[in-house]
Amino acid sequence: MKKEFQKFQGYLSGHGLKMTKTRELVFKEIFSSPAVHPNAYDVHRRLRAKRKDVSLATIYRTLNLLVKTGLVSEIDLGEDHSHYEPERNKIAHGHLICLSCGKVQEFRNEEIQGVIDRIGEEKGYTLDKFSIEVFGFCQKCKKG
Amino acid sequence: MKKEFQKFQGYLSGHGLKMTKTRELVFKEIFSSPAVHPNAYDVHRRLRAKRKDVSLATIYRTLNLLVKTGLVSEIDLGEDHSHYEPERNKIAHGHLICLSCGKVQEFRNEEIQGVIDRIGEEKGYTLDKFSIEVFGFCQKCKKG
DNA sequence: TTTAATGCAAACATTTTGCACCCTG
DNA sequence: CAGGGTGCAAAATGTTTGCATTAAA
Repeated sequence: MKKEFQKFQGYLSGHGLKMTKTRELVFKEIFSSPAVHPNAYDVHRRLRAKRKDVSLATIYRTLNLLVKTGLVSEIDLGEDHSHYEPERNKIAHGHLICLSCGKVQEFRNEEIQGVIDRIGEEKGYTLDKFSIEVFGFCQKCKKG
Repeated sequence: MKKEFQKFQGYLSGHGLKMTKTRELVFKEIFSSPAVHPNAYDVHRRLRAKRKDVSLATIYRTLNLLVKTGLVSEIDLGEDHSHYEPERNKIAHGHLICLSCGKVQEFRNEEIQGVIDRIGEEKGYTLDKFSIEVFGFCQKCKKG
């Protein structure tokens, strides 16, 4: 996470932008627990719980900035808003989403990365990123 | 497509709902060209071009209904609205999206289906469906 | 001290909903 | 002809933006 934060600082200074207390807070909210993948409102709520009042507008602005730097990725978990998580490029991972309780679990798989690389090659694409969302029912919900 | 339409009719009558001219039009708009994956507004525009005026509200209502029946799936192509396509369950397919021109191309791969089934088993999930979106730059855009 | 960052409220885009009227079964 | 379907306009959601003020470099 230290390396990513330095990369963020580098991006900002390289673009005439400034590092602020607020940007640091949002950055840390995303990077301190990668498996949380909060949405913008979650970040807002989590910060407020820590007595850090940051407006939703600024949270959106900062998240968009982090996405632009390539440090954060925006994911769609089947709801009507985006979620965010640190970009762990090179490590293929997807999300397993329970259609009943909404729980989101990550999975990792190297085979898929290989298959997708091959598909890109076949179709003549230079690949940038991919997302896999798998929907089903978790063990707990199957029983209930 | 005939089979799917019958399934739609069966769902409606089984739920005390009615088949209408409008529902048939929306259904056909989705099923007549599976690779179009239009959004709600596209469906509206395409119908209007055929002198069939159906309100956006009804299009949304019908698309949601078709998704509920399992006949249509809602996909996220990285824009800020949903797209729709016939559900071709059992046939794993993903979307290859060009980050420059926005072109969407489908791909099919059996290997991925196998890998995902295995992941579901490992984690104790009963899988329902999955979506794969791969982003990159198409051949044409790489040159330009 | 210059220029970017922030908060607020208004604007936007997409999708949903309440209600009066229309149509299917 | 009873109950669901539709269009319209208004509401609801999630996200972005203009502007006056604050703060980083």
